[in-house]
Amino acid sequence: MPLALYDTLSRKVRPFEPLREGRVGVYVCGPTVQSPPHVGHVRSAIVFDILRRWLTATGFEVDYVRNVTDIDDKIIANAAVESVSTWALAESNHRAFLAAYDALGVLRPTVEPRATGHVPEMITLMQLLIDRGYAYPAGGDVYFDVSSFKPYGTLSGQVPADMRQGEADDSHKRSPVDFALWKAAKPGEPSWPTPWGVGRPGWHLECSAMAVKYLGQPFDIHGGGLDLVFPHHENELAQSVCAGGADMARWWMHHGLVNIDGAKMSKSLGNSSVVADVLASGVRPAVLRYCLGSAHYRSGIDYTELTLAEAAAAYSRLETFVRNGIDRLGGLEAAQASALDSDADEATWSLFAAAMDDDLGVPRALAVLHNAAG
RNA sequence: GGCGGAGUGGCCGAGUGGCUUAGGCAAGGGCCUGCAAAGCCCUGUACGCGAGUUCGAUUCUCGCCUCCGCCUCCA
Repeated sequence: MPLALYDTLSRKVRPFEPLREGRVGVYVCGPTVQSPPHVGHVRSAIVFDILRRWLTATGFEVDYVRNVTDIDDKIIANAAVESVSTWALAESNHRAFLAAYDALGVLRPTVEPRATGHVPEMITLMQLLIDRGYAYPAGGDVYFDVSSFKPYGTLSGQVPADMRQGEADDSHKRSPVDFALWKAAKPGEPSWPTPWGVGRPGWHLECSAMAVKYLGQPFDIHGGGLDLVFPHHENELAQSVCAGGADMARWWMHHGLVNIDGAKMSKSLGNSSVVADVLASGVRPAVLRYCLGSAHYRSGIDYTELTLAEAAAAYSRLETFVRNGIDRLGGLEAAQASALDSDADEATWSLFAAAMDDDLGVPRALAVLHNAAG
């Protein structure tokens, strides 16, 4: 059975086929580096690390792009509070993210582009959208005209007319559902010159610009958290399709969120566990990875002491199995050499592979492993 | 109000129109062991509620209840 993956846009699991023979382009929305990573951020990285590793194991060459949003409202606000430059704040938080990823065995991306390094590409993209009638400058901002793109809302299922209207804002939007591609800079904010004034990137635009630059259009897989489906991915899709005249991505993959006490873990809700604190408290990195990676990627995880303890128990069982196997066979090399020799091991492998090929069925794959261990 | 997802045995968590009804944790029994630990073996019959379809539903359909996510920055 070939690899099949769930696609949010078509709302079904489809057999996976890359656009280019043997090569897969993946773009994952990385963090906004406004503060150090919490457990939820790192689940995202682990989920897509598993995807990437499985694609590689399947025999594909993977171009894996994960961006860094290093300029946005909160970074500006937090930097002001700490009296440091936005650059310094973003840099130190980005390092914290990399340290957490490294500790948890998340492979480094092929490319890790930063938003602030891609302003020229964004300007080109905006100009294209304006020229084609999909966007308009207003008061130093640039907005996307949602009414110009009929399919708007197909990814998330949100229909502009049915959307709850937010508070009236003081922006220059023609319609409340329009969104900013570019924001005029307030005094003292970091800014870049554009044909429409001095300003800074909107969140959605940067991903469209970087994805097309590194992976072309369309590319194979676009990933992110479930909370990014709307508005972020919906808006990216609109921008890229309108500017590029082609689909943006063939698969849109979204993972479930980490919950604490029944609510989403989130910096803004004040219920987040910072990864560095968790590891400092004595939780082994491998156990945290197991805890966050062993659930199916599309389901939510309740993150509790108990969840962590169970992960620790399950993980050490597997660990013991591996260690015993190595002992019995007289060393790692012997273990590797004979790993796939027997029929039993081949059967285990094919069950494992079948589980993984079915939309990354990690829970079933782990059950196969536990069975083999037992 | 709109869109989407979920409710499984003490707990976590897969899966399926019936057949041998994952896996883990915890629990009970046993093996092994000088004791203990570790390890190994065995046991445990569950699918939110109410209808419907069916020879048969936890699995499909409809309704209901509860919970979660998104509609505002968010992995």
